[in-house]
Order: sequence, then C-alpha cells, then structure tokens
Amino acid sequence: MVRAPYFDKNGTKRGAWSQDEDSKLKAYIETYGHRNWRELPKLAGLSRCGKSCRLRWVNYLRPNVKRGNYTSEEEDLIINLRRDFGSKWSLIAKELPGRSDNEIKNHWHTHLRKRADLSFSENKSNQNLESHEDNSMSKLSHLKEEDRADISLAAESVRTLSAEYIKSSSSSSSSDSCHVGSNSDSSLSSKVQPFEDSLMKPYLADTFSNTSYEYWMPIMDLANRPFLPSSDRDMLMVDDFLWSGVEYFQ
DNA sequence: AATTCACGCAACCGCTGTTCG
DNA sequence: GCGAACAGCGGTTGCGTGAAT
Repeated sequence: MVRAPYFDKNGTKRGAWSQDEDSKLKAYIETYGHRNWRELPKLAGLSRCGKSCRLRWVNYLRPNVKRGNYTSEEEDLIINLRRDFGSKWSLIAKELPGRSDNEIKNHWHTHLRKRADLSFSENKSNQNLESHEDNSMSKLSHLKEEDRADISLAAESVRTLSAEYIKSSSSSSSSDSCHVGSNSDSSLSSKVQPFEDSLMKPYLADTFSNTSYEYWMPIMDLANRPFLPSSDRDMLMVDDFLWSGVEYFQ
C-alpha cells in the first residue's frame, strides 16, 4: 500500500513510516512543539526530512485526526465545497474537522469525482443564468474581508474598462444585435476580438494561470452587471454553459 | 492456483507565498 | 529592496491489495 522504506543519496530515510518513527515524532512534538520543521527531525532523532515529518504529523499523528469512513454528510460537503472552492483542499479541510487536505484530496479523486461529475451532468440542464449569478455572489462569502475588497476593486476596474469600451465602440458601430454563438453577424468577431484582447487577456493571463476560475468568475459577474447591455454581456463570456464546461474539464 | 489489472492511499515532488536577516 | 530559508499547498507517483480472468 505504501512505498517501501529506503534511504536516499543524502542518507535521508523515505517511504513508509515505522511505528518507532511515529512514536518519536509524536513524543517530540507533544513535548516541544514544531516551530522549525527543518531542525525537528535531527532533534527528534529521526533520519527524515522536515517536510516528511510535517506531512506525517498533519495527516496521521496530530490529535483528533479522523481516518476513513466518510459520512454521507461529509461527502456532500466535500462535493459542495469542491464546486465552490475548486482544488483548494486546505480550505476545504478547514470545514471538515479532523480531516486532512491530503486525505480529502485522495477521497475526492478515488470516490467523489465520478459522483460529482454525474450530478453535474444531471443538474446542468436545470440551471439558468440568473441562479448562477446569485450563486457567484455567494461564492465570495468564504473569502476574507480584504480579499473580497480586492476582488471588488478588480471588478470595478473591469467594469470601468467595459464602460469605456462600450462608449468608444458605440460611437463607431451599432452593437445591439451582437450575441456570442450567432455566426450570422459578421461584425461579431471583429468586435469581440479587440474587446477580449484589450480587456480580458491581460487580466486572465495573470489570474487564470494561478487561480481556479471560481475565484475570478465572480469578478466577471460583478463586472458585467450594471453597465453592459445584454448583448455585450454575452461577449464577456458569461455564458453559463461555457464556463461550467471549463470547470468540467479541469 | 497463478497471473493480470484496476483501485486506493501514503508519501513524494515541485512550486508558490511568507518570513527574516 | 533583495535573496535565502522555510512552510504550506496541490498535483503526481509508487506500490500493496483484492477482484477478475
């Protein structure tokens, strides 16, 4: 089930932990704490690296760790939190006392992902954009006050840029009938492209590479609400199905 | 009974963010 | 302000186990 113990070229032990090592680590941390993981193994008499000790403690040895036997409530909670937080396992773990992020992550990949995918496809046809927009606001609720402030600020910037763009583009052409997905309007691509280039790409390039879309999706929703006419909102790629597709293939 | 294969999970790896000198 | 050291996180890997053939 686990990797067989072995020593790497530096003489550091790796692989499965023995009972003796567990007791040494537990005894040391219970007595002295774990202020410095790097130094800890030496002081505790272990031939392990600090990282390995930390992982072992967090996942198995710390007090009140729950093992196995997930309740259906826990599983539902994980599925819901995964939908809202994305792969932020440490955040999810905070909502499930006694469960470690690693264990939750494993449980998700081995048991819950298929179940979540199934319920995703079942629910997909029943969703509508309005409920999604309401949901997107609630997605911010778990964030710290300052993080929400940052997102509001980012949303405000996008909103301002959007308004400026609409103002400048409306002076040169009519946009009332533009909708994403309609190939009949030949002006669409020329309009969407510069809009995406000027507003979206610089922002998305930074954000999307580091953060799951659940974090910036609310920004987009905030950004597209008050200013943009519905046709232009469509061009901001707020199509619910499209974005859900992104999540689906993550 | 022997072999193959898929699954589950503990542990590792590499990257990012934070702290400190 | 900068770089090194450290802590923490998420993705991936390796291997034991049990089911299937």
